[in-house]
Amino acid sequence: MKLTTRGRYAVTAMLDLALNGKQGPISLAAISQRQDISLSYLEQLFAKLRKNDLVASVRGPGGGYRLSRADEQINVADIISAVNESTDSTSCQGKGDCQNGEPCLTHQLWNDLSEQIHTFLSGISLATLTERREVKTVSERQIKQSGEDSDVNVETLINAKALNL
Amino acid sequence: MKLTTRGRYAVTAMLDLALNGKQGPISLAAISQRQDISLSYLEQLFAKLRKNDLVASVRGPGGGYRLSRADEQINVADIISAVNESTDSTSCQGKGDCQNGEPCLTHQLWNDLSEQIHTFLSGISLATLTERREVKTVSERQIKQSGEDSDVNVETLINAKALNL
DNA sequence: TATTTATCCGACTAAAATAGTTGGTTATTT
DNA sequence: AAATAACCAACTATTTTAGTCGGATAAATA
Repeated sequence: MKLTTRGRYAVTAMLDLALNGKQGPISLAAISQRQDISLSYLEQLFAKLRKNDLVASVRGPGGGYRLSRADEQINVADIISAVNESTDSTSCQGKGDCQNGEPCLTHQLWNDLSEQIHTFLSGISLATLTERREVKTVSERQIKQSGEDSDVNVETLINAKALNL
Repeated sequence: MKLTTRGRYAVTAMLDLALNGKQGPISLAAISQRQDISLSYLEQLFAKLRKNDLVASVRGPGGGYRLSRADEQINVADIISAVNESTDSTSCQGKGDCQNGEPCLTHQLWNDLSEQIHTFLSGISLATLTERREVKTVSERQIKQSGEDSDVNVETLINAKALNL
């Protein structure tokens, strides 16, 4: 389980899809603009996401990508694993490549940890994250409405509308 | 919170210290041999670990490094943060660098996730990991002792001895 | 049917991070 | 005095990340 900006891009893009794609497919161009990720890089990431059946594509005008399953059925570990495929083979992983046995011990410890992180991230779905944000936005709005400077409030409401919250 | 092979090296080295350093300081040369990490790279990592007060050094012959605190007081998040210092500034992190507001939303979602991972890793100490392994080793030994091929058993016992388990 | 839109695809490139090398110095023990 | 091992900085090779370029293909629409 590797956790880099690459995975972050993928999760961000998938969150964008989860938030904006409820009425139909979303083009990568739109995600590119909103999230400030280059179109071609998104193409590369979505090729992997598609191969791993996390998104489905619709070609032609009005086309784009949609989640292949519901919010709740796609977790963060899935997404990160998908875009990181092919880049691991961390020397001896649980097998027997070590000479004196001792390396295997700490390697095993790392693998345990890695597994724990994977399990942890498997428990966080796109729905988890979007709902979390929804609650926060609503509560912020409620706080703001009970009298503060309304500048930020307006922005929050615009965001909420644009994201179908 | 970034999770790469760099952090893995650091955690592995610290686990080696936790397992082997109970009687005195351990040289980087020893860790280098056991964990198959280049000495100079270890030096770089330990410079950061030392700056973050996770290890203390003893110079001269018989010297080396020891944990600056007990097993239980050093967690995985500490270690990974220490060696990854200076390499982040993930565009807009919770502040207000975004133009249209929408990027901020998913960025915030990612930050939430990152925070969750950090909290999770903060809960895993070196002691947690070594105990986990200790339990496993013991249980494996017990299973093996109730009659199996003794080859693996002997190896397990050698490892256990070398690691002060 | 021609045009536009957008996925799909591969090869290439720039920049950054990772990992390791080299060649020292300093402190400490024996 | 010699040996050990931390400390340190600058340099290099490799890999990964991120992005570019130039297309081809599929589908909607005018």
